[in-house]
Amino acid sequence: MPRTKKDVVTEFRTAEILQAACRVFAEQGFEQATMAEIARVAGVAKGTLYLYYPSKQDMYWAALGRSLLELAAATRLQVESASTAEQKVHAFIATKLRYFEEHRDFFRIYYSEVGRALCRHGRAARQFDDLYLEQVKVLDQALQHAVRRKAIRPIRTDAAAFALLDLTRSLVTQRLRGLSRASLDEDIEFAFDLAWKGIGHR
Amino acid sequence: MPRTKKDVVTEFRTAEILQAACRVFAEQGFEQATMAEIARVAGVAKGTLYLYYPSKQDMYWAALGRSLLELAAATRLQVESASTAEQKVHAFIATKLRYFEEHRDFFRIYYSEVGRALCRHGRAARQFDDLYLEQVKVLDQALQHAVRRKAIRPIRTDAAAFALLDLTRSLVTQRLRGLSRASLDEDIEFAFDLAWKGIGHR
DNA sequence: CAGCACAATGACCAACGAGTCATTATATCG
DNA sequence: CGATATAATGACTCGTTGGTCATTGTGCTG
Repeated sequence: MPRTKKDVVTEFRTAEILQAACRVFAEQGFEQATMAEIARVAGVAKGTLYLYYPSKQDMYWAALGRSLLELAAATRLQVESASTAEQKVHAFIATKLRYFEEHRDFFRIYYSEVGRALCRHGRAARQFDDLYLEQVKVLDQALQHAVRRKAIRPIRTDAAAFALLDLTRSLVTQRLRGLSRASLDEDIEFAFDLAWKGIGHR
Repeated sequence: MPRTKKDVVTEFRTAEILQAACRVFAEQGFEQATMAEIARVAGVAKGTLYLYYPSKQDMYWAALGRSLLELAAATRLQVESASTAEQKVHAFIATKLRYFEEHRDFFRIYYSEVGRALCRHGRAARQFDDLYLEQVKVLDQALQHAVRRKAIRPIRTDAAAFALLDLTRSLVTQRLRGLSRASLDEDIEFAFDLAWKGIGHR
């Protein structure tokens, strides 16, 4: 029998704390963020945090992981359900831009995590990396297929996939920094246009 | 009268320590790097570091700034001395890829610093940001000129410049992570090809 | 309402690391 | 060589912060 009352409250607190953590990690980065500050933002005492998450690291990975998996799943779904190569590339870019637009705090954490990929740090980072490379692979396979079908010119699809992921991130960054005055849809079309002409449609 | 003997030794020590700092900051990131570790790598005592740099921050910015200015200057020179838009874009990409290939530790620091651009942190970061945006501007102006001359199709040159900078970074990252088995020149041509077709030659 | 189980609290602790400075080593020069 | 100035050292200080836990608060149940 599920103890509904208790479970609901617990779930609520857990989410509430996670949201506060998201905010603080996004603003300060992992190292600069303090548990005291997260507690303050969440409106609870420091000790309470540890009733829901065993450590700062765990909290961080909880904040990052949830959205990361959601985004990865959405991207895979959208890309794989698109029929043509053109639509797949478009779906890849559009899904990510739209998701990040709606989850800005997540993007900041994601962005700073990417920045640390070149410094080695603990096992948990590998999990992030795996998911990151998996996203490249999704796009890579779509491109490989397109090359075989001669829908695009023959290029190094893996390198192109990696580049397109970074291109997408680039546009999101511009938006977040307030450097883009265009609408979201315009930015999506811009990125897609650049990408599609770049990899060479026929 | 320049006290040559003393000055030479001082200069040598300063450089030696800076190199060690570069190594450690590249491997660990700013936060994780400790002065003790830098001292160990440099082969001096911790206190000695403070005879040459007043603080960890200062040391970090010394390590980052020197190369950053050098790269910025080289890029500006190469881009401005190229005559056609095509050559300018090529020069931009090639200069950066070549420089980063030769200064991998610098790239790692640079890369992680870019990742923190979305979290606010002290005045000094603004200096980095200014230089970063200045690089975009160099490319932007070349693209604007090209658009006016109808050498490329009319696009948002600022967004394209930003994207090309990120595309370049993407290729360097792939090389550093060992994901590219191509030669440096091949990667340069690949990036240029993608970029040039993307922005649309005529 | 009394008693109880458990959630919340925040003072506290221990570890860590930036930065200091009294002491020691080294180089220069008369 | 001895005196003196300067460079190098590393044990130490002190503020910070992740994590703990004895105490306090809360709500449920009989």
